[in-house]
Amino acid sequence: MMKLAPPTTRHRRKEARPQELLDAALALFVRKGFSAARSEEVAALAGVSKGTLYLYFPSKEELFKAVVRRNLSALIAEGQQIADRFEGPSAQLLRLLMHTWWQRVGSTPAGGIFKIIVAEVRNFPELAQFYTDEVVVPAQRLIAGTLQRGIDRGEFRPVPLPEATHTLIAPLLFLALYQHSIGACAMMRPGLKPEALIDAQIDLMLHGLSPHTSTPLRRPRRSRA
Amino acid sequence: MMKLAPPTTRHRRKEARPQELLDAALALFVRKGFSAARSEEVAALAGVSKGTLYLYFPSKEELFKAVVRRNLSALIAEGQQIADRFEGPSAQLLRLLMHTWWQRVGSTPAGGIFKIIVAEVRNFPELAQFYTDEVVVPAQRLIAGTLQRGIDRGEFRPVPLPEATHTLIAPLLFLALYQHSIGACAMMRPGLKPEALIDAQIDLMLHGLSPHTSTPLRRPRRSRA
Amino acid sequence: MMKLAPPTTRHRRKEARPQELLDAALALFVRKGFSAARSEEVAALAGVSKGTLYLYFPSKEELFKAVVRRNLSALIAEGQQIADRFEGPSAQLLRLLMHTWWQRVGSTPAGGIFKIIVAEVRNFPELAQFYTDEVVVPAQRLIAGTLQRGIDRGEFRPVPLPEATHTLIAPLLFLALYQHSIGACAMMRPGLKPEALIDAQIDLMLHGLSPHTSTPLRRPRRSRA
Amino acid sequence: MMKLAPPTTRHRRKEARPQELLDAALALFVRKGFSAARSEEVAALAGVSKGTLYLYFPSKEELFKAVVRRNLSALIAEGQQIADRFEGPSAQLLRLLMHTWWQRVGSTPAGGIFKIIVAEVRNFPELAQFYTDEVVVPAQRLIAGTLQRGIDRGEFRPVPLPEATHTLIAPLLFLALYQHSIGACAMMRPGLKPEALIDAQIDLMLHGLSPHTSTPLRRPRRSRA
DNA sequence: AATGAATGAGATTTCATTCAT
DNA sequence: GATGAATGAAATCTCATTCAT
Repeated sequence: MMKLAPPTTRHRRKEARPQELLDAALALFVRKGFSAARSEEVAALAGVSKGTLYLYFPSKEELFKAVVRRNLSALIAEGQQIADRFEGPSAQLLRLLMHTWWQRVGSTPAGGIFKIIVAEVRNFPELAQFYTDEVVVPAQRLIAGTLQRGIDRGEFRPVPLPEATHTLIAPLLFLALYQHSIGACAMMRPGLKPEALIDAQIDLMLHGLSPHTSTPLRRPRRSRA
Repeated sequence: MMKLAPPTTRHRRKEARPQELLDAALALFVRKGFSAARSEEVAALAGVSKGTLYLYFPSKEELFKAVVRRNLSALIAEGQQIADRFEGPSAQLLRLLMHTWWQRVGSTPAGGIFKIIVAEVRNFPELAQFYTDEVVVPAQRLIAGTLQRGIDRGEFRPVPLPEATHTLIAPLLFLALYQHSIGACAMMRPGLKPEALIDAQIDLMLHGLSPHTSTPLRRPRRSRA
Repeated sequence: MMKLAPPTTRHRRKEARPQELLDAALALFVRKGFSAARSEEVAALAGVSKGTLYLYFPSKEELFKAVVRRNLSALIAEGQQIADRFEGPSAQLLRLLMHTWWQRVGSTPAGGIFKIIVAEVRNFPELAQFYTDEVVVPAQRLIAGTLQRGIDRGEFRPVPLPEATHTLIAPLLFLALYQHSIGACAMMRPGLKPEALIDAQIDLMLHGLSPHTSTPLRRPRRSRA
Repeated sequence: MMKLAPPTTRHRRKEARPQELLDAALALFVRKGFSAARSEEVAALAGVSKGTLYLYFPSKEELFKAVVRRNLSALIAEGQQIADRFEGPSAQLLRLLMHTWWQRVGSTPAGGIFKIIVAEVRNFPELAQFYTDEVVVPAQRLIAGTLQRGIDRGEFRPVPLPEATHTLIAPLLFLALYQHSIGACAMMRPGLKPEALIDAQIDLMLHGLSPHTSTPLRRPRRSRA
């Protein structure tokens, strides 16, 4: 009776365990990498013993996959929904998508997953397929679609889609990667403000380096003359 | 008897050993990561036995550091020299630097070093300092300097240097990273042609997405004709 | 609420628990051996949870001993009673004892106990004494007594008792052993019919391989000449 | 030069290692069973460390199979050769085969393999096939062939071959089993003398329990005198 | 009495490193 | 210098057992 009654300690913990373990695993995998992170450390970070971890995940590898699924799969649909509903200018949509991504992924522990993927994917072939299907393809579709939208609406020049997509995505992912690798090792200069980077990047992408005037600028230097 | 017989081969090999071991280690570390690469495999790939490896490097960890140092130190000076000597338009210099980097680093095994750095730097803190000093700072100085050159010469708009630098560097490094991680796991779409990516990126960076002119610019280089 | 509702089922089960657990343990120990059988499997097979098993038996080891004791103790007296009451020819008594044993033990799960004993007795020294006292000695007494009875009544030759007893018992026990080990692994030829084996064995034991005539047959071949 | 020169300590050990490990494994597997015997104990008994064991056998299971192969495969052909060359009476051949088996197998550590097989074969299905092919079938063929030989030569009655074969083999195997299980647990009565058992069994098998002659035959062999 | 989440000792297996040859 | 047999610390994973509910 009264399902709302406060669950017992034991039960509350039971239900929270998987998430606690996934959080601990994410933190440790990001910090040390998949193989350097010991199962027992993950368990300890989640406040349980070694054996308990294996009550919830059958192997370290499955734990890793669960971390990826849990932290990335949810995010895929979101971006697409934002794009589908958006009605304003394409440049603004690009900016929105990037800021959203940074807030939801890049600036969170989940941003470290890209580092793990990069570091370990060659040793886990099935993960490569999973990650490509679940993350790479949808993300590219989203950005490429937005570019196409801008082109169709006359907002963007007809740039080559795959290359432009890569050029747009790379700086953000690279920043996430950086922050969880070299950037995490103190002593660095303060580094870029991600939000500022995004804005600057959007500006650069929209208007280019060349100081265009009212006349078409084909070759920047000569056009001034 | 006859130990004196074929001195050339033996001596040549002896002197070449360290480099052969470093090459083998680089290849294996890039392919499998630091901890998954077994010392014995490295030795085997270099054509020596396990014990011999330890005659040249006191531990796997030191071998790893030597690999990184060895393969990055060469890269530093080159770019700066190219920039210092260059006299043409800044956009062309950017393009030259990027193509050169791709030919000399991105498309070679050394391109995999960035993956190793990203994967392991947090477990080897002293590498972080080394890498920052030897690679990150000079590279940023090089690109930022080129941007500044363009701005000074009136070729580029006065964009914020750090952000623009990042935006220029990221896609190339990211491509290198990608090719040594997910991109190495078959079954992917053919992928981008790096050379084409560089050109498209330069075009995008110079002119932006927005159609400032009356005629769209698809192939900047051709637009000269 | 309604905890009082179905008392019959609950009470019946409660009293039957130990036996259900012993049966489950017997089945699993016979199938997998003592260490390969997991406690939880035993409990599950008995329809209870892991914890409940430990309410009835303080450890897996004690459970094992209880299984052996429980399933062997019943077997002892029966055979002796049959023998004590029997009035016909000794050969017929032997046959009766063997068939009875096969029906009651050899062909039932209890037949697998011998396999467990053989496999584990060295790791459970106290079982050895128990098994010797409770099974080996009475069984040998029973068979040896029957042989003696036959000899006394002039039905059998005066053979050496210990050896003849062994020779009579071994084939049946061995068959039981076989059926729970190699014989359980499919792909075998259909195998012996136990009942037929018993009859053939009795015939062999009674009349021997030699084609005896009216004259004593000491060395078969030469005796023909 | 001088391949006959005494090998170095290191080398001598290297070559002897596999056999030393197999012997240690056999002893321990027989004593404790497969799963209760720890890999480290096996290594220690062979005078090496845990790791060394894995230099020679890729897993405990493979070690186990190697033990079985090594100790049983050699025995197969021998018996058949003895039978093929034998020219005397079939009863004597049976006796010879049995005594030989006892000397070469039953009374040696290899006799304990049957216990291991019985105990573990259900958990190693491929072992069942191997053992059936390599041991069971050839052994049955050997004994059945000898019986047939006796029947053909008029030395034996035409008994049913499968059952008689089983009846002949079982007591010996059972004795081996017994000695490595209950029989190994001290405090037992002295037990049967295997050699005497074999003789008594042969006598029993040849002449049966029934007194066909006017004079009882207690000791067939002595009856010649 | 019954449950099953949690524990942690212990087993197998790997591999960086050593060192006798 | 070169080798590769040997080592043993360490990692993953299992499972008998406990105990809060």
